[in-house]
Amino acid sequence: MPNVGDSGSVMKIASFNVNSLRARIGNVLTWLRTAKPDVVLLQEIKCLDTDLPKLEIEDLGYNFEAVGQKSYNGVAILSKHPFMVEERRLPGGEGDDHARYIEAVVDVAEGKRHKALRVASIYLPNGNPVDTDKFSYKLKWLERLNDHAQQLLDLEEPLVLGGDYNVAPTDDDVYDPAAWVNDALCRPESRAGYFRLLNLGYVDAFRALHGAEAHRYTFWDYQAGRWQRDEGLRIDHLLLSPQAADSLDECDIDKTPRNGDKPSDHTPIWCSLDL
DNA sequence: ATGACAGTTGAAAACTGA
Repeated sequence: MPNVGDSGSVMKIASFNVNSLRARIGNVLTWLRTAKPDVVLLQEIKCLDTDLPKLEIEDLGYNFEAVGQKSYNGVAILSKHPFMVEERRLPGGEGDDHARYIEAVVDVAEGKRHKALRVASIYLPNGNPVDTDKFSYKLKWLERLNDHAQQLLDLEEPLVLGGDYNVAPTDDDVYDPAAWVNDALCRPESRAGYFRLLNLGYVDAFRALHGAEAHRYTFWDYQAGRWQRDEGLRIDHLLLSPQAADSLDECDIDKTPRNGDKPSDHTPIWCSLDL
């Protein structure tokens, strides 16, 4: 009788800001077929739940839940494994009706054993211009995320908080730090909010495995040939709870979709966890 | 010095994004 032992299931989890799911459905389906992630966190789907190209995604074997909004924002979770949505808004924001957060618990079955993997798809506010209430909204949202992230740590579960954080953590994550010094993506207040998450105990999956590598990006502006010059920013992140970090196997940025026809300005970041 | 690019809305040009 072969003994499968305690080596568990390998789960590939990816995050992708698609900049409109309807405009990008062909690109997304192609990427799903080739990259074959088990769980996908989408941002900027830019449409109501009811207008989503749901069937085409379900045809590839994914369960699909979204928090949509007309024209702007919008987040979603796709998973080949069944899951239960736990939150459709980031807790704590009175009157905040932006579709920027969805959290779920994925049932990872391995034979008779069942494990829970918690994931959240996060679309943090951009925050520009910094002299407006858009920036204070961003900082308040980061505070709320810290509060909720602290609560989630108490569950002691494998957890991936993934998405478009709209924060470039250090100057190594920016092609031209001097040009971005006063941008909301690089301001010290934004970076401080991000590093508070790490100080709680979350691990930046990419930095954990590629610590010495500078200038690895997840976003390139459409304008001024930024993609062709590889002038981008690393603003999409997978933050892992300690239990998820213990299971971290691989993490990388998949630049292939950014090179496709009519691409998003972001490209997916993914990690694999051996749960 | 300026605009560049892309998507949505809604029917032209404004708004948003990073």
